[in-house]
Amino acid sequence: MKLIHQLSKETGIPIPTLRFYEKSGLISGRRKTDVNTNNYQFYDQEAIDKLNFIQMAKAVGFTLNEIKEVVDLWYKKEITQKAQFEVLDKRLLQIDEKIAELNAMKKQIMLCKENIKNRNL
Amino acid sequence: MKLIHQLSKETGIPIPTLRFYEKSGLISGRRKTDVNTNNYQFYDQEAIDKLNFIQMAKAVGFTLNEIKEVVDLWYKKEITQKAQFEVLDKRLLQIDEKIAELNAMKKQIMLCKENIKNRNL
DNA sequence: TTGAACTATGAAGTATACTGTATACTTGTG
DNA sequence: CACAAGTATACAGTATACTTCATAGTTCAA
Repeated sequence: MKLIHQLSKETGIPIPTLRFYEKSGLISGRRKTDVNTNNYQFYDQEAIDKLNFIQMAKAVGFTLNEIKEVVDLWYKKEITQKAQFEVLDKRLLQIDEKIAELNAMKKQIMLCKENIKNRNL
Repeated sequence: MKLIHQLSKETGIPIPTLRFYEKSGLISGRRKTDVNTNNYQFYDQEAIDKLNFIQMAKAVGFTLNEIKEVVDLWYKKEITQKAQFEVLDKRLLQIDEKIAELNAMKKQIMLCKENIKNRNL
């Protein structure tokens, strides 16, 4: 159970960004029920898992909305299995598309390097 | 040699976006020297190659600035070979990082599918 | 018990990447 | 030769994803 400062340190994500993610519904903390002098939110491993996923997904061009659809159903059961699989399979397809695009880019950049090498002989 | 309308049709990129890319220095057309009644810009295969690369790179989360650094040196020689390789090798590294992240996401999503399957037995 | 550090909230501001609107000129077809 | 369609330019507006600012309350170590 970590406070936001600790969560920020462990994930490398700035506190304002974490608050923004919380407001956007990507992560959520909860209050300690036995404390009522403050409104401090505590975060657990689930939040860290989600944030790691968010960082990866953002790095490869997924939007926060696309990411939200996935992390939303990680710990939820109120959705039919079919609906859950639909979202996940769609993302798996997108991932394969992105890998294909990255390989194409790689090829093109290596070709570019070849061209430069040859032209400077 | 295509006008912007044709370029848009062939790449699927809307005309205002193409103009935005041109203003941002990502692509460039040129006027027909023998015509001086208008300022119509014409685009060749180079523009299409660049736009295809831009579309791929954007889809995997590269910024326009990162993309510009690459396409800028495709047809330029005013930069030292070392500087060119620096940019290209940096991008190749980023590409491998992104592929690794995509594989990690894939693993996690497939694990998530397993969990859903088991819990709904 | 005081002050530095931490937390919460709301609202405004910023960067990136478009997207739309207005205006005006050019071209090709019937 | 009218006029629909295409082109250019400038500028305002929008969406996404933060980032900063202002304010105010809380906790904890010295």
